[in-house]
Amino acid sequence: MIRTRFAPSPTGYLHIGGVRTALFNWLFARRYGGQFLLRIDDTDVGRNQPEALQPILDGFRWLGIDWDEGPEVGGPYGPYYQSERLDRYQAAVKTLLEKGLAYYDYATVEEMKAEREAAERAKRPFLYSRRWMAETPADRARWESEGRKGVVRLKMPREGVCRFYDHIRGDMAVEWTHEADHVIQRADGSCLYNLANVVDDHDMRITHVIRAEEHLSNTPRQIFIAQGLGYELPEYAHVPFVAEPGSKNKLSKRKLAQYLKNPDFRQVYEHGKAIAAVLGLPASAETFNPVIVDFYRQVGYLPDALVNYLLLLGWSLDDKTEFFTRAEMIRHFSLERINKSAASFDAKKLRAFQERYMALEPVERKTELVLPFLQKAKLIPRPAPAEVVQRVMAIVRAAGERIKVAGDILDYDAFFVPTERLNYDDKAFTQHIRKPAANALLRKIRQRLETAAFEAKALELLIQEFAQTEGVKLNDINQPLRVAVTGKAIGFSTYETLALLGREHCLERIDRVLAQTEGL
RNA sequence: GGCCCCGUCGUCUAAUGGUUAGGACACGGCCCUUUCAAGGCCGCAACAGGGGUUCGAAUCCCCUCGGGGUCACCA
Repeated sequence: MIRTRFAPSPTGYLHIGGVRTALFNWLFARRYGGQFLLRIDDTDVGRNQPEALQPILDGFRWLGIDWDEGPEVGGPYGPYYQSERLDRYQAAVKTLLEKGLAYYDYATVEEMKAEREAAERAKRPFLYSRRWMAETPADRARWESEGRKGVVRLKMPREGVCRFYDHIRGDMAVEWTHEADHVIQRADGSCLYNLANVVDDHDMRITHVIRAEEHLSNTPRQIFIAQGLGYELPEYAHVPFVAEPGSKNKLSKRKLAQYLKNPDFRQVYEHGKAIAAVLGLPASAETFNPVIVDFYRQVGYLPDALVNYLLLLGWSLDDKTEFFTRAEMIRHFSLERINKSAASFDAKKLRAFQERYMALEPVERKTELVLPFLQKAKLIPRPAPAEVVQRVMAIVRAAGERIKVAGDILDYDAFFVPTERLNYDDKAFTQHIRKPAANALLRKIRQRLETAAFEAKALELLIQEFAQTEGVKLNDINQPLRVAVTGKAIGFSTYETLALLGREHCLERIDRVLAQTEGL
């Protein structure tokens, strides 16, 4: 039975890079009918609060990445919070101590630092002198009586080579002497990541450790611990991290300002921000950031689009397949086809996937996706009455592929606000309405609309005929009309717009702009 | 700096000794068109460099250069 895991720290948000690693773990487990679990890496602090975990769990659920064991679902190998597993770690430390694979050490932080710096000055690799390694209980007692605090360090081999196989990197070999005597237990008895991780992976029967490349250099010391504890080693696969737009640095949520210099990244961000502004969502970099998964949920992306994009960020099936259903991803996923080098995050390409996915959704589904956005913007009531849903569906149908993310429905607010609250885009107004010719044409077409049938096809014929008799281009009448009734120079078909709005609203709005441009 | 990893169009990638180095996103042009999208067609654009091995190298070997990760009582 294949078992993989993802071990997030409860930081309050789900990072794009983390999610991709989790996705690879999930796919690999599902591919072989195995299990995927979530374990919470909260060894570090007491400040871990449930509210910092919730967004992460919500994010996974939204993406459809489910876990067989872990928070909220339990499982036979719990607890799944490292903060609740201290006894296991301490037992492991005891074993390592007994086997002579670890030792109590009484060096102060300053003393260690001094040794490190001395080595640096001498331009030789740092290797701890083990000056304060307690070899006997008497040593411990003596140093403790001096007021020193003892930590437990790994007693790493100082000769030989650590060899292991990595499913992505191939055969690895690292000299043991390059591994420092890392601390595994603090003076207060709490334990550190490298130890906890190994113990948990073993206790939870993890067979394949698929994690970010930055952990590659932790692997020898973890192997040392695992072997010391008599564990069977898991298989390893170190996936390259997700890099910044246009660079090879690791993607970080703290560098939003820098990424915004990238035009593609900026465009995606600004688009989302405009939607957030209408919804009144807070837009701090902490929560509203294209590096964070929740950004896409808030703006109305489809989880399948995000997952598909992430899948292809560092993995590919062949030279042509771009679109994968979940079932297809699961069927085809393999560690061997993960790339070795870091892949830059390209928000624009993610958006392209989103557009393709959205275009595939039937109108009914798009309508469902869009309703909550209209409700959050207080443009329609919650719950929405049937006739409102029908109306929204008609608008969604008319908008077609212009709705690229669910939040784009907010571009069509003109259909939901009363005439007096309709906002006119300044530029559109100046260009298409505030002109004597436009005023005259609007006045004339208004008359025709009074008696016209408000149906798209009929309106199209009417306006075409009107333009011809007036001797003007279709554009000369369509644009003023569109701006008059929607406030914007862009949108779907003018004829459909008028029809959907209805005679009453259209006349009202035309009257409003006529009044404003009187006497030009 | 030590150790480790990586290096094909701007970006994501295909190619596993023999291809005019393919596709996608982005970008540019044209067409379509009542605006805006969408769509159609065309185009721009890469094997980091140098040595080998070989009849033949993006692919194998070596060196150089470049980029990144890691060197915590963080995870």
